[in-house]
Amino acid sequence: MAALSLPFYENHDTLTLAQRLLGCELVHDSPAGRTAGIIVETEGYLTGDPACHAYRRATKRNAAMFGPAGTLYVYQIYNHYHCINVVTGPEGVGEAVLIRALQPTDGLALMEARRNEAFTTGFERYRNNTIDASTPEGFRNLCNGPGKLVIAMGISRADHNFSSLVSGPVSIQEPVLTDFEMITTTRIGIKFGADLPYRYYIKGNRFVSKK
DNA sequence: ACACAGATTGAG
DNA sequence: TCAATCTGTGTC
Repeated sequence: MAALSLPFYENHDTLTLAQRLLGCELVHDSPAGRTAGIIVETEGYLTGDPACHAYRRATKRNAAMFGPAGTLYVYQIYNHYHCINVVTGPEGVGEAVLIRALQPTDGLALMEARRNEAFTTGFERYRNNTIDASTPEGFRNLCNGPGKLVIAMGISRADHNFSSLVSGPVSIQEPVLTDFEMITTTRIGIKFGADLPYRYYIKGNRFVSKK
């Protein structure tokens, strides 16, 4: 197993990368252990695209998007959850691919512990929730959404925004899944650019986020 | 964004 | 009839 190289990120445009990342494995080697999952759902965000964080100008929040291809952009959403993006395009151009869902492959117990920890430290009304990764439902709910996967993978804005996917603790490995059909459709949870078909996912995969 | 409740679908 | 799926609502 080998990590995707820098040229892979540099030599493809954003929408091509959004498609090519499907089937690749996202890996985080953290002090607590290793977690990994196959990328099954992505969305592309382009310059000139009103849904893109970098649509207007560079700010403190979106600064990582303007970095070199192959770096990680972590942003907070709804003052609570976080989402991760793979930065694409040349340095100075603010484009990225949002990772929306993973099929967990490694470190299931650690993922489960992190999700359940998030429940106990999260909103009051969720404190009695638990996920049991040994059941089909628990397994499926581990990483089937952008906020969930960030928790399960132990990724944070403080530690991983600007992190290099080529040399940092979070990496993306070459495809482990290649025999699948891809669905192209519109993106989720956005107000502007809602008609643009920049969302991609693996057809029939149970770990894709629900609409 | 996530999670929940209630409605809807559909397999057997 | 029961489980899986879909829709709508609430929360920060």
